Order: sequence, then C-alpha cells, then structure tokens
Amino acid sequence: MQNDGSHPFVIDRLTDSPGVLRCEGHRGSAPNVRFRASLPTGRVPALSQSFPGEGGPGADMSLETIARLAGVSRSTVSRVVNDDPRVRPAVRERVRAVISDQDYHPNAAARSLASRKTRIIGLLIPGAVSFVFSDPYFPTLIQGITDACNAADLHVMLMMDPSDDPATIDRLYRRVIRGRHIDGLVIGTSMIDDPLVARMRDDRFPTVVIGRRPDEPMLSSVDIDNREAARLTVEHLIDHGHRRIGLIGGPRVVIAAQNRFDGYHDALAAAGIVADPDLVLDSDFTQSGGSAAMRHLLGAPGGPPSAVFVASDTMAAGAFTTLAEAGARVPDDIALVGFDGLERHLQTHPTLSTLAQPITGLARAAVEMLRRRIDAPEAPPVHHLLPTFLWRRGSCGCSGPAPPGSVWHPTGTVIAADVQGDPRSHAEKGGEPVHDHPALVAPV
Amino acid sequence: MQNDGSHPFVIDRLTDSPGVLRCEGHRGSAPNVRFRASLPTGRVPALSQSFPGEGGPGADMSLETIARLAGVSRSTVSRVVNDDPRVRPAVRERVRAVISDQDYHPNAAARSLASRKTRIIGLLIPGAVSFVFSDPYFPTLIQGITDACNAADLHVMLMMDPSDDPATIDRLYRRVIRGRHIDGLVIGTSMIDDPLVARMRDDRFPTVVIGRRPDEPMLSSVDIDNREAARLTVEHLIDHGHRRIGLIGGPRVVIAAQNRFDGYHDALAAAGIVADPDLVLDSDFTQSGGSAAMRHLLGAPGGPPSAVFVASDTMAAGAFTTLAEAGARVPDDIALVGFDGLERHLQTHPTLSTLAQPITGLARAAVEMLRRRIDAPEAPPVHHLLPTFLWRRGSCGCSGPAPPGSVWHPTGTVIAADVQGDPRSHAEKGGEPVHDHPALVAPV
DNA sequence: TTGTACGCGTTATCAT
DNA sequence: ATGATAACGCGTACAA
Repeated sequence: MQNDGSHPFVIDRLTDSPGVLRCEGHRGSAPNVRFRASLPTGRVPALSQSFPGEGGPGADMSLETIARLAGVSRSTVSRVVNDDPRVRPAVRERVRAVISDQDYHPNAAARSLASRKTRIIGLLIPGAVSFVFSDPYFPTLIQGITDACNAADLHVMLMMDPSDDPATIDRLYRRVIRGRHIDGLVIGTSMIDDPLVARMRDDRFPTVVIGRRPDEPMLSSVDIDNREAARLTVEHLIDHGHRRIGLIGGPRVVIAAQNRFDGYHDALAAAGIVADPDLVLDSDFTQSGGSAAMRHLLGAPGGPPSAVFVASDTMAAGAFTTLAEAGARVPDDIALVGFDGLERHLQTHPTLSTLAQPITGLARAAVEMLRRRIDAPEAPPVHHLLPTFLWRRGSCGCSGPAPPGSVWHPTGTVIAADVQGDPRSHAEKGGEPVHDHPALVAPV
Repeated sequence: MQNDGSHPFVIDRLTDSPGVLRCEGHRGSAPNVRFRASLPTGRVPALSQSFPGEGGPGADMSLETIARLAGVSRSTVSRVVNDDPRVRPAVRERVRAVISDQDYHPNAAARSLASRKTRIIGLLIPGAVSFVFSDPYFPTLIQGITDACNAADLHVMLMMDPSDDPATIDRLYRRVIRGRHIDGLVIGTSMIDDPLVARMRDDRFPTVVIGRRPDEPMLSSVDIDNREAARLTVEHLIDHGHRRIGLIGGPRVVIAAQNRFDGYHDALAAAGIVADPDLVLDSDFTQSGGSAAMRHLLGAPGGPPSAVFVASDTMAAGAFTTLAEAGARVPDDIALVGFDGLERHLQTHPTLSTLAQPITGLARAAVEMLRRRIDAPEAPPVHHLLPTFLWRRGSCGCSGPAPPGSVWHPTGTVIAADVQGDPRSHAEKGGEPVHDHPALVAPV
C-alpha cells in the first residue's frame, strides 16, 4: 500500500500558480536526491516569426492568384466567393473549380478589415459564477451556442472572467470589444452590478443577455420566467399537501436566483403560508453547497421541512446525498423538487422532479437575437421569455421513476414577448401574457 | 396538482429542431384557442450594415487620428502601442496620454492582416465526445485554457464538433484554419481515427493535442501517463488484498480510455491475477453509464467483484448510486477507485478515492506549448507527461472521509519529457524516467 | 456581366 | 528616435 517507495520519483509538491506550473519531489530510492520541475506559463515578450505555409496548394493563395489562374479579375473571384448573383454561371463554375483545385480560403483578417465584420461573436461567462462553471448548465449552454453558431456560419470567442483580477477583465474586454474582435456579445448569465453590462449599453454594442435585466432595457435579453416558474413549482408542492416548505436558493447576485426566491415567496403568500426564515437558505449552486444547506434544514429550530424547493438540480443532487446519509426517505419524509431539468440528474432514486428550462432553446434564441441585432443595430432591443415545464417525477411524490421515454409535462408557463424596450417584467406589467409578437407567437 | 387549467397558456409541444425553435399550445381557459410560437434560427442570406460607433471618443479612432492629435506619425503611435523601445519617453508619454484620452484601441483585423497573427487560438472539442461534454473534465479544462490565454494575452475560439454532420466539420475547420482565423489549435482530447489530426499534421499547423498520440509524433502533445496511473491505481487495490477486481472503462475510441484499460491489465498481470472478462466493461464516461455498468458487474456470472476501478469520477458517481440502491457497502462489500480527481465528486460517502490528474496543469501546459510552437514552427514537436496523484480516501478502504484540507498523496508517477519527436510512450521505451528536459525538470 | 481603383487600419522597411 | 511609404488581402462603388 506504500507506493511512494516503489517508484523512482515522488512528487512532494505541485504548485499550479499563475505564471508557472511547478513540481518538487525526490527520488524514491534515494530521498536525498531532490528534483524540481517547472513549466513557465508567463507572457512572451513579442512574437517572432510567422507561420510558413507549405509549398503546395493553399500556400500564399489570394484572390489575385485565383483570379490569374481563372483568367478573371479579383472582383469576379470575390463575387463568386460571396455568392454574388452578378456572375455568369459559366464563369462562376470556372472560378469555383480553381478555388477548389487550389484549396483556397479567403483570409479572415483581410475580410474583416474590408467588410468591418468578423463573423465572430463573444460568449462571456461572468467571473462571479466561474467557480460554478462546471455545473452542467454552462456546458449545455455553450454547446447550444456553438451549435447555433455553426448553423449560422459564425464563430465563438469564449471569454471567462478571471474573477480574481478586475483589472484584467477591463483590459481584456475593451481589447476585444473596442478592438472590433467580435461583432456581438452574448452574456451567459445575469448578475447584479455586472460592470460590463453597463458598458455594453453605453457602447451601444450588440449584446444579448441570458436572463432578464429590468435595469437594462436597452440590452436584448432572453430568459425563462424564473419567478413564475418557481412559484408554480412551490405551488405544486403545496398541492401535494405540504405547508412547511424549505428553499435552497442560489446566490442572490445571480438575478435568476433572486427571481426564484421571489417566486417561492409568491407561492407561499398565495396559499396563506407564513414562511419560516429558518427554512430559507442562500446556497451557491454547487453540489456541496446543496448538501450543506440540506444539513442545515434538517437541524432547523422548528424542525425539518416536509418539502424543499432546490433552485438547481446540482444542488438537489447534493441535498439527495445528505438525505441518504441521514436516512430520510424521499419523498415520504422530505419531498424535493429541483430546477433546470438536467439529464445528468435523472439517475437519482427516486427520480428528481424538476422544473426544466430549455437551455438549448435559450442558447439558440440568444444567437438568433444577436444576429438580428448585429444586422440592425438601431432596431429596438427585444426581450423574450421561453417556456418551461414542471417535470413531475418521483421526488415530489407524483409517481415512481419515469419511463425513459416520458414526456415533459407542460406547466402553463407562458411564452411572452415583452413590449420592445419595456424593462418591466411581464408580471410587473400585471396583464395577460403578451403573445402577439410576430416572431414568437402566431395563432394556428 | 393540475396546473394546466389554472394558467392562461399551456404549451403542448416544444420542438427544438435545427433551424427553428417551435412551440404549440392552447389557451388554458379556452382549449379551442390554439397558438403557435416559433423562433427561426436559420442562416441569414447576407450581412447588411455595419455597426456604427457612437459619436464620442472611441468612434472611428485609428492610428492616424492619434498620430495627428499627438503631433507624431502613425509609425510612432504604432511603436508606442507595441511597446517598441525605440521611442523617446517624453513622446511615448504624450502618445499614451492621447490614446488613453481617446480610449483608442487598435483594430484587430488590421493588426492581423499586417502582422499575419491573430492572437487567437482554437480549442477543439471532438464531436465524438460532445455527448459527454458536460462531464466536469471539460469545463475544468476549458477554464484552464482560458485562464492561461488571459495571462498570455491570447483569445480563445471554441469549436465543438457537430458529430452528426461530418460535412460541417470539414467546412468549418478548413475555414478557420486555412482562413487564418487562428494562430494555433489545441485539441481537447485524443480520439483514434480523428480525421482532423492528420490534416493538422499535413498542414503543418501549430497544434497541441491533449492526450498522447503515438501515431502522430509530429504533433506536440501533453498528457498524463494514463497507463501507468491506472496500473498504480489497480495495484493499490491489489495491495488492499483484492483479487477479483472489475473495470468500468471509457469508450475505446478515447485513447486515454484505452490506456487505462491497458494499465488495468498490466497490474493484474504483474500480480499474477487472471482477468475475468465478465468484469471488464466498456462504458461511456457518463454517470448513467457508470450506473448501468455497475449493475452489470453486480450480476456477473462469477459473482460480483470485490473492488472496481472506474475510469472516471463521473462514472464512479453513477456506480455509487447503483451500489446504494443494491444496499452494498463501500468499501466493505465493494471497494471503488475513480479517476480524474474532480472536486465535484468529493461529496460522496464514503469519500471517493481517485487518481487525480492535474487538469488545469494540462491546460496551462498545452497553451504554453502551443505558444512556443507558434513562435517557432520549425522546432521539433514536444511530448510532455504531467504527474498524477493517487488520492487515497474512503472508497478504496484506506481511511474514512478525508478532512477538507487534506493533501494529495504523491504516487510516484513521473514527470517525463519524451525525447523530441519520439512517439513511443515513456513506458514503451522501458527505461528510467527522462527528467533532464531543461524546461521541465531541473535538480534543486 | 466584368474590370478598375480605392480604402480598410495596421505593421514593416526603409530612409533620415 | 522618427517619419514616409509600401505592403497585407479583400470588399465595393463606379466605370465600362
């Protein structure tokens, strides 16, 4: 069981500090022989030489080359490349043949310089959530964004806030935005007091935020109705007969977390239930945070709750393990409902009931909205809400494990297109759902 | 419990098909009033107008403008921007003042066009693993890459293979690579028969692959010694007294999975144990895959194993749930060791013993190696191995839950720098660890 | 339908 | 140390 002595080298320390990856250790058979390994990761002073293309096709190709080979002018080649109809079919074919033959691809930088478009959009993951970046929500979102961009012939520049260094953030994004590196920006999640948001608005830079920001009506946004969704979810627990219902929420700086918090209170208030403050916990969207919060709830002064609304599936997974340890049965002793609808958590026993949000849909919508915003920067901003579904399964008490092919249960959450530029949420405006936005809702 | 009728609109169907996000439903209070919502996500015919800058500072700024305002030539401004030492401090300060005053930022496209460098690197997640993209391994890797790029003043273009459409892959990456969109490429994981890898080699495009590819010695690579690490892990189980040891492996198309498979067999062979084929399962690196595999193992013809090496922590988490259902105690009935060392899985009970790999270190190393490769394209490729640690905790039988601050146990896995260009793994060359690479290992 | 000529904003090479 | 000037590769009015 003592591996240390049986192998030639033993690492005593691994330091993964900024600028250098460093290891220290000793020789297993001779402890006095020490060694140190380091891999610098700092900044290079300057770039030296350029990458030389190979000698064959594809090297040093330009419109000029293709034009010569095809016996036409640069303009004609350019038109062919850009699918300009004003080119005779015969010529087009000839040029295409040469292009394909030479494996020519237009230079992105030259294109951007001339067209003032990069066909790159930025995807920003705010720094304050980067510690929870491994929550499956973000990978799913990212995959959705990249898929949508693939379909739209766009590229994605991924930017993650280094939350530990505000100066870097500033420098980085000004470079990217002001340097015209990207045509538009998707902000992956909405946080209060996000300094970048205000700047994007001031810069009038094409931006779509995922998650509504009533404070920033001039930035397009796409979201689900977190508050209403949370209300429905808690209402469902109330319908199950629960009166003592806990909340494991996310950090309030995440606007969605605040909305879910509000929805929780809406539901209780509507049912005439007085919320027990000891049952309302702000956690951090991590699995361990969910575990810890559930431990707190089990030891609540007024006794544990009979049901808990957990504001993310990842936290719900943590809550599950705590309950398993404590020997509490789900849903008999404590019922549970999560939020997100992540496939990853369908494996719990009993299966996790959860309010499912269309993450891929949010991603697609964000990309589509951004494209329009880039094409028509002066058009008013747009705010969209996508539908959600309360997925009733085992942990809320509805039924046993759902069969693999089970269908989402509609909850009645509404697709609403806010009045353009109106920063107030749909609920705040107090009326019927707005469903006459041509792009979103059309009567059958 | 019937929410459907109590809300104004009910979504009957949500179709998230390519090209359009579509919803259908009816009015809750009037089932005959139906509506349909759709959000097109297709391709735009062409871009129309450019993004207009605002009127104040930052609009239409160029070297020329700054030069005029500072009373110098474009060249001087360019030198200041690029930290060229050949400029008088006084002038430099004056120019800097104007730049800062005008909030000027150089245009990325123009820069790239003139310098033939984009300062963007591509990060490719192969399509065959995209279904397992939400495994925390990838988010962690991505975060490491972006952090390293931030530090090096580089940007990241994220590319995810749409595995369902080979034609798109081809078109996309040729555009990106041949269009000179990026200076270099990091391939996030090594798969056998990855067509892109061969092309990168043929194009002599600066590329670093994470995960060794003995078949592609001309591409730089960074990896851990998966085979040796797996061998050590299984050896550890053997040291615990286990003889009937199962393997839940990853898909063999992932080279690392094959390596871990080999290491498993190495350990058994070294101990004179004949492997029971019924205990060796290829799974898919997902949690549900781990669950299913463990169910298979419990029903193995020769009886369940007394210990299982699970080739990823995520699968181990799945295995855990299966064991919990079956009422099997860990590690008393069945011992478990995972692979990856992901923080997310530290919450199991008992705590998961796991072979931890330095994911962030792999990311940093990849970026650093790629930078060098970009700077010196003609230098020979480099192959690095990073150290790993067997984190002995509860599930292997070593001890109870580790305290929060517990330190990684070194395993003696070696930092090795392969001889340049030598495709054979360190183990294959059969010798002592190579520890004299100047950049990696220096005696203390 | 096709070609000419200019501009995009920067870097790099010469001069001075 | 600084300034003029020529690329860089492409898009696009405008002319033909």
